[in-house]
Amino acid sequence: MPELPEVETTRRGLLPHVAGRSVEHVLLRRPDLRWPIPHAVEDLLPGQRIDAIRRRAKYLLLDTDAGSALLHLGMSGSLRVLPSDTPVRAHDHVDIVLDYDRVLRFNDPRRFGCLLWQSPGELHPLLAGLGPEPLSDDFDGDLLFALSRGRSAPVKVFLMDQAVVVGVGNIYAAEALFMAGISPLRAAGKVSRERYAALADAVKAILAHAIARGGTTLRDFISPDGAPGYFEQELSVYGRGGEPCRRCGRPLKQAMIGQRASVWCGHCQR
DNA sequence: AATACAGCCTGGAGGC
DNA sequence: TGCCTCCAGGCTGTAT
Repeated sequence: MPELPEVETTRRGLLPHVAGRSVEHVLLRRPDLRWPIPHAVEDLLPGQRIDAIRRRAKYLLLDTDAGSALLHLGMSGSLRVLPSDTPVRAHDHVDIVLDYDRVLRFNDPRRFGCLLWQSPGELHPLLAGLGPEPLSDDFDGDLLFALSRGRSAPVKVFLMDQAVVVGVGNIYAAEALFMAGISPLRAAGKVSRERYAALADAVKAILAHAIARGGTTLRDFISPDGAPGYFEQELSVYGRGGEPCRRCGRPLKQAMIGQRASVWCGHCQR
């Protein structure tokens, strides 16, 4: 599932094939993903040159003079640059046909993703109110400490709040808390400044590592079956409930926290 | 303001 | 083998 590292990997993979190219036309096979695709995408994008591809949180923006296409991959979406005559497969919902023999194709079986439009000079409502990028200097332990005072929600829920910091999904929240030795159940407001410093460092280290791993498959991006490849990275806790902790050997605990499956070590994480 | 949680959607896993 | 239920996931909208 696309977390921030995979979205960033997608951005880097698309860049050399899409940036500087123009859109010939847009083909919507399915007009509704999570939300209806606005007419602006079909009406305004054709003829425009894609000047840049940006990422904000887990959103991708294709910038043109007329505005920006705003994409989210949801949990099952993928974007590929393919030869224009590539046969359509199930769940290929949108084609952005480029001005050479390539098409940018959006596939999303579960349709949790979206394709929206942001006019020049505007900030789309979905992007307003987002917290800082986790890999930027704006994100650190002091920020987590300040925002968490007085909050009783579990620290894992707090860390996954996109108003606090963006891009930390269920997998990386679990992994970062393990690395920092913090129980996911602990009230956010009860975690010390020192431990938040360790947590912020863990988030940065894990995301940076995952992006580096995703980068190894960039060259496959144009091939029809080139799959993003950081899945095989070794996870310490996610998906390992009941299995031995890699640090102390005790069985890992598993429970639902904030409606999300959560795994942690009751001994190493306090 | 903070918290809780249903709902969106589909495919895969597991039970029978 | 097929049918059923459950689960996964990010994020929004509504209720408390």
